[in-house]
Amino acid sequence: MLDRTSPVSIKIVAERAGVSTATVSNVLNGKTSVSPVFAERVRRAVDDLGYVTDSSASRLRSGRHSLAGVVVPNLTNPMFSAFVSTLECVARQDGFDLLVVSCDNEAEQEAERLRSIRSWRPAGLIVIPCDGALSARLPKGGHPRIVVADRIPDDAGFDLVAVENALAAGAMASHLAAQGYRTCLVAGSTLEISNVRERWDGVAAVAPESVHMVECGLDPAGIHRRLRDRLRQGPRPDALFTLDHVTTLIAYQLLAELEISIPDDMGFASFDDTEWMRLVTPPVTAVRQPVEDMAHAAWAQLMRRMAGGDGAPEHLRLSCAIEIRGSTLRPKREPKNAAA
Amino acid sequence: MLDRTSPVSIKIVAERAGVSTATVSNVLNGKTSVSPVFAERVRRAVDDLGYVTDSSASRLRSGRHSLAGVVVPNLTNPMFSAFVSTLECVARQDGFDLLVVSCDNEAEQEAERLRSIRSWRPAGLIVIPCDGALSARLPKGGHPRIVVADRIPDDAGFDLVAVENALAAGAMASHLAAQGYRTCLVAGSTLEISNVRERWDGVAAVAPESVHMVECGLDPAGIHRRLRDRLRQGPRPDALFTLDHVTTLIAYQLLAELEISIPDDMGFASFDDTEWMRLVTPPVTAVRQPVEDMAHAAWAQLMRRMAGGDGAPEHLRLSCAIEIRGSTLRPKREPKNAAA
DNA sequence: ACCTCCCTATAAATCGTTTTACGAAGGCTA
DNA sequence: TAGCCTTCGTAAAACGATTTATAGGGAGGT
Repeated sequence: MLDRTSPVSIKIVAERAGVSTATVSNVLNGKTSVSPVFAERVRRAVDDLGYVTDSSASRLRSGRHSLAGVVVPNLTNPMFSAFVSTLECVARQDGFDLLVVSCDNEAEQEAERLRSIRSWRPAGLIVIPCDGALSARLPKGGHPRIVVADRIPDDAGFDLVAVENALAAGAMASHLAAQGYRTCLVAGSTLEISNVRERWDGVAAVAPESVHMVECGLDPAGIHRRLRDRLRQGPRPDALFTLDHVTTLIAYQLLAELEISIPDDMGFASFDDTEWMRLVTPPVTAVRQPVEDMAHAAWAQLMRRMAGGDGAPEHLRLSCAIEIRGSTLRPKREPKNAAA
Repeated sequence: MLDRTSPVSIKIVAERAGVSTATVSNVLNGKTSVSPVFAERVRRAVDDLGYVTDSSASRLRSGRHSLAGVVVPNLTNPMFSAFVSTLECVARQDGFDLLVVSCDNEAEQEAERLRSIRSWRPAGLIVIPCDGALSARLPKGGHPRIVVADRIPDDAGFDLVAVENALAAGAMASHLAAQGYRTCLVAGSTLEISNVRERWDGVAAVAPESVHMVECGLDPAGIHRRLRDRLRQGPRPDALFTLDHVTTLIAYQLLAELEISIPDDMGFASFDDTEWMRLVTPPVTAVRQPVEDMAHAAWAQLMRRMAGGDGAPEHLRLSCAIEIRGSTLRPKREPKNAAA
């Protein structure tokens, strides 16, 4: 792809204004003082030509960056798109543009994305890693500045902003127990994702006996099949608690398909609160993660590092709210198939 | 922000491999042939140091770009995030990274975003403009390569990929009429957005007498208030057709709030199909836009231009599907308040 | 009148890369 | 052995910007 679209460089501007390129640079960056007459001439030339500084050339020489990178597992998950959206907004306020890539939840792609994003020499990276092995996908000696968000890498050497997964999941388990749900099936994509693992641990810590976990995988068809098989075989649990958004979506449809009514036949709760959960009947009880806060915190931490902050890695955990809605409000009467 | 993180340049690699920088470049880009011995030495040095080419320096010298820009009204709207997600995926296959910015539906921000994105000298831009005046926000002489998507700018000089708004909206109006809905209220954000305008025109063309339009604006609180006032005053329409996702969401909640039951008291249909519309009861009839196709087409067109395609601007319109669901299936009995 | 000092504009160096032009070395023919 | 062609590595220039060092010119002091 040859560039024929942007022939307007600082040299052209300088020529048109009848000054040197250094003077143009000084006018635009306000480093050295420039006489009002020259400054005005330069400004007019800039306006006339619609000139904007070439950021990469500028970075190359000055070493001052105005680009940051974001790596997320995917962009269609509303969790992640909200994260990116918030990030984009707050980064811009600090004068940064954002290079956004998604890795489709695949380690291999993540490695390649990280490589290609590093090639732009961003001032820093914010990464929601697709698994724990993030550090294996970075150059051995001296990473770029990185803040990890949402999912916990095996390597504790990164700055980290995540949520209190175990606490929130435990609280949800308590709520279910308090509502009289005795047997609870917990469904999530895979325990290899730290979030799912921590959430399951949180549930298991609260209710060690009556809960079971089913790992459904990442692709929709597989989730549907595994969950359906699990619900058909053996005694039906009193409640279903799904640990991530994709699983929640498919589980909800599956319950309708199997004509299991919520909350009469089965209680239903979800980690990750999205707007449709308020719209369905009954509305779905969910753990609401502070996604925006997470984005703010991650960016703030990255800015601190970029400003030269050099201390030990910081690990921040934000707490979640539990939105109790109709899907877990157990009817007073005993359910039809209790202890079946 | 000073760069202290990436001291590994091609010069360091050359030194370690005991060759010149030109040779390193030749090995990496495969332009000129390099002897196997030297090539291997270089590759080892590259691996050891974790070197990746500085894309901006490379672009600066070679004029070959591997960056494209995307400007969208916002990222939280699932329509737009799906668009960006698809685009990111397909652009990557052609070796491009994506600079993503959102303008919060504000013209002023759009102008600033366009400026800052141009500073990266992208090979091309894909823009969903927030209003019709896009060309006023670009430099007078010679734009960067741009493909406009989804919304129609006043200036017909852009390549364009959008959907058959009027046709689809008209088809929906016909469906409503066929179901026996006689009076229909049409609600959308504002007629200043071309999509809303075209959709409304499409409805009006089919059913010129019994339809009315209400413009609700862009902010949630305003939409809720205006729509509520409109529904309270005067005779209640048989059906409500909302023209964009935000309005749909708020309208749906409002109907529940006003205890208007769907489809008995009122039919309900939406432009923009999102996943929750299948999950609620009754499920919501909606026009499904081919967002992924739109992204594919926009990128393909941009690639064509980047490859030197120089013809007249191309305007492509994709057709939409209508997903008929329970919310517009009128019960056989006469509705309670017919012709009230 | 001369010297000094500040103010401001510019020439030139530089960032990391690609490319062009050159030159060295080796193999071939006559 | 001289001459020529091919192969392959390197020095140096260039891309568009910023920065450092330098120079010119006017003002002010003695």
